[in-house]
Amino acid sequence: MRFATWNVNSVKARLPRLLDWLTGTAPDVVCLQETKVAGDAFPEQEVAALGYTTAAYGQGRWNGVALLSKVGLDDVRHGFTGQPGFPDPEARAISAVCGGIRFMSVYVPNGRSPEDPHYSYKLAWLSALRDALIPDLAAGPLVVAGDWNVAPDDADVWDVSVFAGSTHVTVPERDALAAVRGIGLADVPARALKGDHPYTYWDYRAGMFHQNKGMRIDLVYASAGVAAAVTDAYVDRDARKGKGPSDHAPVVVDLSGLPSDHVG
DNA sequence: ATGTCCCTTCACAAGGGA
Repeated sequence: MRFATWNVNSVKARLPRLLDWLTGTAPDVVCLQETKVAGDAFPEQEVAALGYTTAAYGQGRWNGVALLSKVGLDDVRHGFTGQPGFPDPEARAISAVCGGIRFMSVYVPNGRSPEDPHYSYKLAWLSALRDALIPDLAAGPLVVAGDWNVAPDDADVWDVSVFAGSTHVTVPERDALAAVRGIGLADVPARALKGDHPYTYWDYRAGMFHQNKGMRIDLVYASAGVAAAVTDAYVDRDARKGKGPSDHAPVVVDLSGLPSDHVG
């Protein structure tokens, strides 16, 4: 099985590139973030023509997550138990069982700045996610993938000194992310296709991509059996090149056979 | 570290968010 996660920064604006990428990469399951469309406005027919079933959870202008699958899409859930709002619920998580694995696509709140109410919202959101994942992990193989808006380590940004006083690198954010892993999820490290840094996001501004001033914030967390079945994982930086890219690159993961924690 | 992109609206320009 091949699966992927990608923050597309508007599925409407990215549709031609998304369809090309699906055709060329041929993942079985895709976790999408920042689709920026209401659920019923997702281009389901276009991806169905490539063999994908869609589950989309959107709210229009902002946020929006979706799952695409060629291997089934069962027990779809929008959001998670205890998910905080800002103040209302936001379309930031969707999960379903595909090919015997529960996949959750997550778009973690940005936080804006450590003094902003959005930052405490981000921490509360991650804490509630951790709690909600415990029963999902007990139920069987699990993949939680998406845009976490946290760089787990100093090496995950091009220059940590630039981020002094900023979100994405603070201790509470990193602790909240570590707490999610702490329930028994493993980080699936993705290799870079070029250079030493598997960054997944580069700001559109100031030629950041071409200077490789990026961040590793799109992460794949997996249950032990899924992690043990990984044969390869890479950041597809080629998808960040050229005209009209998203500011994020996809992360692609290959699995050999069924995960050893497969049940049923 | 602020050089872009995307979305929306008291819409054809400006603001918000990332």
